[in-house]
Amino acid sequence: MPRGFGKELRRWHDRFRGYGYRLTLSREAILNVLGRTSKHLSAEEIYLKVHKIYPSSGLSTVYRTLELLVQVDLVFKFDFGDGRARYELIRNLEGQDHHHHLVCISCNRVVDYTDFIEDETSSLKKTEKNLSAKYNFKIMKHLIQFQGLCDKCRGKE
Amino acid sequence: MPRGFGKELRRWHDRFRGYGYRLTLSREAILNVLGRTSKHLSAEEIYLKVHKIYPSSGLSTVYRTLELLVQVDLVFKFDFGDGRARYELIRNLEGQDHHHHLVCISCNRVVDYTDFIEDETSSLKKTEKNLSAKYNFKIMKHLIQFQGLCDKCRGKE
DNA sequence: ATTCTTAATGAGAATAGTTCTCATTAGCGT
DNA sequence: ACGCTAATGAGAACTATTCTCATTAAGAAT
Repeated sequence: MPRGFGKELRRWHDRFRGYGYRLTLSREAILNVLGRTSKHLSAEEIYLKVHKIYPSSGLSTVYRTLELLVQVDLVFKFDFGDGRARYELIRNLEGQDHHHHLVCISCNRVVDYTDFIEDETSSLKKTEKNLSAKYNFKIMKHLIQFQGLCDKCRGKE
Repeated sequence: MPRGFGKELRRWHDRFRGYGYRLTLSREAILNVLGRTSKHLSAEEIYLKVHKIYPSSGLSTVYRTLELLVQVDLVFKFDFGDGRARYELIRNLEGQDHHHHLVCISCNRVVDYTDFIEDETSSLKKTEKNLSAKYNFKIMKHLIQFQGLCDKCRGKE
């Protein structure tokens, strides 16, 4: 288990309680699973892992909990175009591990990158401000993704 | 019917034939429907409209054709997070009507914006180059979307 | 024009991810 | 320990999309 995990768990617990939600064993198991991977797991993948830690947990609870976690900004939900949603714990709200994705349209591999983010972010901030003013939108998040052919696939076709 | 539509149809026809595909009545009807709207229609919405023009057309053909159109870069496919894919004709490959989207997470309304694109694009180009070099990815497209609360929804909650 | 080849089609069945239902369980305030 | 009620698990239900397969029609050849 990663270092400082207990502290993280406490943070999650507080977040949950703050919204009036209960921290159940299932939810704890789900947070544990999300906390110990850096992959972009699908709901079913999460379910299978959770099931090993806490076998009485069901798939619907996993879906319900993930939705909840997305609501309270503890988890990101992504669509990489392979027909199932992917979930990723937000470890650090200050943006230290803020990253975007590079998706291979051939093999569906996803690469996280944190490089070059500063440039993007500053440009995005400006655009967000402009858009917000012009369209009277309260912008809450952005979604950036590059798609193409990865290392291994670019040779094949 | 929009001005210059026949010319557009010819362009699509040529594109199709160039790939060795046949231009059938169903496909033509689908292109017509996509050509006369600026909305982001779902497959079923397209099917319903196509059905009025050419009633013998079926839903599976609509799906198959849309997939094909995406393959040959005549149509964009988007996911705005409401559980169904959205399709949009690419009118102009030179990027004159290139736009990004602003999605309301409350009512799912989508606003297209073409403003501020220049800024974004130049920043993106740089990032693409960097990423391409570092990860050996052949980057083919980018996906940018801002999410938040629209005009009407930001007051409600 | 007519014929021929085979890509494309329509209808509906099948699939798969996600959501819903409802009787039962378990957080947590008291 | 008790009680209230949010949360749960099992599986049914739902829904967007894909697949199957016998039939049709696009476009090349004649």
